Amino acid sequence: MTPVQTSDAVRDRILDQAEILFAEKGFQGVSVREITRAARCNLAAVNYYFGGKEKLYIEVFRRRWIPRAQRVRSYFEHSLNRERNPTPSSIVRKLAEAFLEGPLSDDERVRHYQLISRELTRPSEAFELIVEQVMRPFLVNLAARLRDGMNRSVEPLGLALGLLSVFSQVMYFNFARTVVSRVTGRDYDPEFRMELLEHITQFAIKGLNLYPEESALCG
Amino acid sequence: MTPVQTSDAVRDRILDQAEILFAEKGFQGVSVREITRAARCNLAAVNYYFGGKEKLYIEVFRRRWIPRAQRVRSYFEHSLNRERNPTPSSIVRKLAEAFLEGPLSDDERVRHYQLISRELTRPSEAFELIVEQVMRPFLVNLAARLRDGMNRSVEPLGLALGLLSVFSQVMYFNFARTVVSRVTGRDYDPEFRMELLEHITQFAIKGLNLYPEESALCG
DNA sequence: GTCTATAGCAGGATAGAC
DNA sequence: GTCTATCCTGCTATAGAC
Repeated sequence: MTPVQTSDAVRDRILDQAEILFAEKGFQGVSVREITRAARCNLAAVNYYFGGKEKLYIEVFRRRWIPRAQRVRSYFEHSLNRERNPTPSSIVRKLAEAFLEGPLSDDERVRHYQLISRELTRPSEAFELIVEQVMRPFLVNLAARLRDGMNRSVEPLGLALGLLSVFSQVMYFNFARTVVSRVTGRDYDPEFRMELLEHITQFAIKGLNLYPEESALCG
Repeated sequence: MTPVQTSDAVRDRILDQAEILFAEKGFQGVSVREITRAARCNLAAVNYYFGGKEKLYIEVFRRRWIPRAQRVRSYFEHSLNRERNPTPSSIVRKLAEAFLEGPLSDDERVRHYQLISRELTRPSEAFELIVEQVMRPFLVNLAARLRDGMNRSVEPLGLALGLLSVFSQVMYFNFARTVVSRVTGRDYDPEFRMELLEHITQFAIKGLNLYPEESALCG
């Protein structure tokens, strides 16, 4: 009944299709014509609703990417809150689970990391938004959680670099799937994704010096 | 004297400038006009020498990127051959050194990883070239070297994933410099680059289960 | 709000003089 | 080999009908 709903449907279709196409081909690789064709609406709609191609791109991050990143973070926080006394290594495990399985479909996840990898290679206006609203708060919170659970004192830089290393792998194994498949000879089927999750978790736990049980023996 | 030399000079200037611009802005983000302006030559030269923008892009990888990757690999091999009995952990250390310091200038290194990160996000014709001529042979050789030095038997998939994890960090800490700087509050000055090298080396050695001396105590 | 039509410009590629 | 001039296509953005 309300005309607002109809207009929002067009707006949303444009955002959806724009995100898919920007992720796949990059900002410069997509034309407004292509987006509006995919969204089954008129060429002029992008200008009407968003004020231009560039503003649409920013809006894709504001309305789609950032909310999704927050869904992943919520998933992570909730799965942590179900534990009474999360150890650093169980935190890292749940982190990898949230990023590599978590609440996203596999297609969504690929889009998500393709978009951010482009943004990291060549930051745009959206980058500022992402760092301040998503990355920094998440990293600060995560570092605090990990520090609390670690008995010895940790230097902040080492911890920050360790967490960036974890993210680098999560990103890489999603946006560089082609090379991973070529080199390992494996498809991204559910089984391989499970093995990847286990690999990244173990690699990160060891790399971060968070040995779950062996450390008691060696320490 | 020979006219060939002059023509090669133009050819080379185009390749140089094209690489810089493609790395910075991506294939679609650069125009032939921009490239020829930067190379101080005529607009038609790209078509004359390379047969079009797309073929120029491939040629940048063939004549610039791949030879540079091979320089890095040679540097790595030579530094390894200076050791009599390289242990797995010293192999990883020298690997990280080759990639993060090695024979490249810092500008070259940034270009190198920007180009490959674009190619991984959206593979083009150049990707096949890179996988077959650079990545696969290097990884196969590296895996063999590491296996030889490890006493226990290693599963091939785990080793391949571990090496990809190392590459993911090398790439990330180069192409995503902006976010690394923002999150750590550090510039990419020589001191920070040294700390990064140490971090990646340690992270990888531990992640790959290659404890240099402590393992003897725990094993 | 949604559409068509088009302005206005930049892109890659090429023909042909020199 | 190198240049100028130009073709033609495709782009973003907008004006104005409905």
